[in-house]
Amino acid sequence: MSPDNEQQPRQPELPVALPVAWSSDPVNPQVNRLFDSSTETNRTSFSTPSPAAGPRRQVGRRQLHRLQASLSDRDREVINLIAVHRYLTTRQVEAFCFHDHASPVSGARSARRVLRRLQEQGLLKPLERRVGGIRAGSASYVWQLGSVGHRLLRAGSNAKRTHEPSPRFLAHCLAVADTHISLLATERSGDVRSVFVECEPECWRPFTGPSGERRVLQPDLFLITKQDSYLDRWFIEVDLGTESINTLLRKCAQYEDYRRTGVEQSSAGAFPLVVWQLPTQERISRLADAIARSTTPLPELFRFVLPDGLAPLVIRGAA
DNA sequence: TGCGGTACATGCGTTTACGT
DNA sequence: ACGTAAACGCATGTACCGCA
Repeated sequence: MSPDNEQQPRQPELPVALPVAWSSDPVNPQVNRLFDSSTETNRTSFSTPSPAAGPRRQVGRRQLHRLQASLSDRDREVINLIAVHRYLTTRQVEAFCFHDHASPVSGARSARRVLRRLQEQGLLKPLERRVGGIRAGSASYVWQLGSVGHRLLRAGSNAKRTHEPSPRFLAHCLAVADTHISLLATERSGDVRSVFVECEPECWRPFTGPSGERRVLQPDLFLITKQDSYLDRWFIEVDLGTESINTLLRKCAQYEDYRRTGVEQSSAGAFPLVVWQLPTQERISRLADAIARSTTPLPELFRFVLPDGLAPLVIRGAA
């Protein structure tokens, strides 16, 4: 352990560089960067149509600008989170933005009300593939950006056409979001002093491969935690058991290739730990064995956890 | 006028107990 | 062992009130 004023890394290889912003921000600085922060309103004054009216069909440039100015900070946060994660369930939106209400029930109710309003404004739209009936059911809505939401984030350019994702892709997006939420929960609980989370594609790392080819390392999340006077940096990979072990091993080799470029070490002082979040202990053993048998990736580069093991690992630190 | 909060209703999926 | 129905859990809806 080192004195606080030195901000020294926990390991010799760990970095000293501070992130762009810490998560004293409600959720994620990356999220807020998506929006033009020139608007200051904190309350929504845009008149919402009746539920029967449905989403607005045509929104002109002026109307778009007015809509943007009318959004509260929390509205922007919801929209940006859904943009960053691509898909979020109502429950996840609740966990991100409506966690500080008087009761969980009130938070849930408020979340549904806000999501409904943003849907009516065309900013969000729920996926059609929803388990349950028209009125209620056993699964949350899954939300994605609506056409107006896409235009808003792309500074008025044409809306991106959305389509139903494959169940596998959707499950992965939602699992990554769950991981993000669990990491923020460790900060809210006080177990970690500060958590900075970077999502795709901000956390991607373009690099030049061993043969000079252009490659991109694509972690699911990049994380910096601050504990006492130490900074720990982590790449997070979320696996749902849908990929072959060979595919995971190739990804591990890619981390090793990226590590050998030295880019991360020169910019931040050390290479982050790579954490594989895997669904079963059996799969952890298989991947760990495969890495141990392989000659390419350094085994000490990786940690393996079950879904409920990530937060304890982050709290313990990378040492 | 919009938001926050509460109470209660609704309807679907899942679980469990029971009869065959 | 299997099929069925009731009980339960859950997410969401409506309605209403108070507050800023």
